[in-house]
Amino acid sequence: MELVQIYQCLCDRTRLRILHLLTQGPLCVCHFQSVLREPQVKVSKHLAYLRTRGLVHAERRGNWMVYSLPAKPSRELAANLACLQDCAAEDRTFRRDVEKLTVLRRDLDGDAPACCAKPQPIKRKGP
Amino acid sequence: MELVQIYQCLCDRTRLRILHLLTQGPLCVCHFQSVLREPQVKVSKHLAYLRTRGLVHAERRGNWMVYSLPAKPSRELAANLACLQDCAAEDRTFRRDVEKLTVLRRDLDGDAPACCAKPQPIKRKGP
DNA sequence: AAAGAATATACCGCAATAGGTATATTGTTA
DNA sequence: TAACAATATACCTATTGCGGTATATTCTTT
Repeated sequence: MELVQIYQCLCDRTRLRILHLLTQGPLCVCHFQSVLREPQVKVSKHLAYLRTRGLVHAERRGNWMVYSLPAKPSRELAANLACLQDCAAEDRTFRRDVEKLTVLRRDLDGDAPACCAKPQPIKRKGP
Repeated sequence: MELVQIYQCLCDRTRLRILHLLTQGPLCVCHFQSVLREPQVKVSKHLAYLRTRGLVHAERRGNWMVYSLPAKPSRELAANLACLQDCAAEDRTFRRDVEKLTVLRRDLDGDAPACCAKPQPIKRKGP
């Protein structure tokens, strides 16, 4: 994998946030949606971008797609992910992303099959 | 300086090579030209790209422009430059660039005012 | 002042990218 | 099998980036 390609993957805010979240462990698309507060299409396309370039790995789990960092990242990728984590540690957005993720996970504890679905408030039809 | 902007600067091969060379010390445009073997315009434009984003610093020296890394790089920039050096250490192109630079400097030893001009072979008009 | 050297910029065309809307795909559930 | 849920893709548009040619700028030297 070319070093430049790694940087090309890193040069977008959304992708940076995605990769940073992934350093916390595997996540499915809806996780990104709710943490980043970005539309599904946007998230999905950035994930595709990263996937086609080998920066992330995708695996289907029923209806959900679970994304993760490669099991054995190249030296270059590993180095840059470490660097990213280092830089992100002092950045508001990145830190808040992780916090949101933590909360999300706590709320979903045990709700595995529902993935991101928060305990649904009662739904009613419109008036 | 935004982290993303740093990555945007890093996501081009030529700029990567430029930055990597600069970790060896300040250089003027003609140095880059002859080490990278790229046309003046190309080098100059990439340097401008880096300069307007604060990744490099430029200073005039007579006819020459001397480029260097900022004296006090931000945490993020420092981290990424270190990472780049680390990655470059195992890459052919980057290593050869440094070798070329070393040779160039040896050849020019003492030729300060002429900057990059190699000891000119005798020039003749066409046949 | 004029010529020349080193470097920068303007402008152009093309390819790549980001984001949006609409729609397709794939698996699950009733 | 039909409806639904999660995700992906096609298509469109606007912007950006890269490389090239031609030209401008800024110093130096004569």
